[in-house]
Amino acid sequence: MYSTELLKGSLKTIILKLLREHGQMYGYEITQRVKELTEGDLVLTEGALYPTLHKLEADGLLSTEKVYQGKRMRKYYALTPSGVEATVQKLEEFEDYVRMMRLIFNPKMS
Amino acid sequence: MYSTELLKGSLKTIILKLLREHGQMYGYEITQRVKELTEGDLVLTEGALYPTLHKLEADGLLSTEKVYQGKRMRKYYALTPSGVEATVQKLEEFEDYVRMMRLIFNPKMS
DNA sequence: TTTCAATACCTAAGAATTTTATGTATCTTT
DNA sequence: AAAGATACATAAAATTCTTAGGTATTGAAA
Repeated sequence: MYSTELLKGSLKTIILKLLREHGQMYGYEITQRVKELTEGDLVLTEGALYPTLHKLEADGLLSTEKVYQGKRMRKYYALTPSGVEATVQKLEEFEDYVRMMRLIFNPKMS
Repeated sequence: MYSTELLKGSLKTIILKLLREHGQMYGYEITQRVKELTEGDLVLTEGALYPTLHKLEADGLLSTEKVYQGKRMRKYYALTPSGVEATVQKLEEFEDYVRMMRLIFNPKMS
């Protein structure tokens, strides 16, 4: 299991990026996809995931659609136009962050 | 100025790494060195820096020495043996984190 | 057939870390 | 003499996450 200290602040970026790839996903699906991609190293907790999804929706970056498979409900999330923009920006921020950390960690590379 | 959302959890790693390079540094010096290395992109706030230094000291990773230049006090921090170990570990964690994020962001590279 | 695991949603208290806002004081430059 | 840089520090609030619950459906194993 991964020590998540560094992970703080990355959750939104992960969600946005996955939604851009897949078009639309529901919460549980996101946790499973992340587990798969990282080979079990990263397991999103529901206590972090759902409030973040709700916040992204409240901020207008995601839209939702409830779909029923029999009696079981799935809440599908998709990027809004603002969400697409935010995704680009967040991914850039991540690259900037890594670049900046490398400036501190590998000062010779500048 | 940098959007520090992603930076959460990186502060300890930055401090430890700088101390490993420089042998010993005082708080204000750390803020200046980070500003230099990142060309002003990252400015550590004192409200984050000092409590973190105190915590690292309380955890036995840093030792301190007060030095006076006239009446002005400087509190120099240096890595303890535990601190050296922790630095190695934190730097590895950072690389693991970046690798893991790339697994999510660039799924083809696996 | 019943019970367990997986699927699927959710909230709330607490912990950890950071920002923002102060406070104090010394030294240097204008 | 005043302003800005140096140098320490703390505390309230904000943010984000973990931990710990809660509800309910579906499928598989015992």
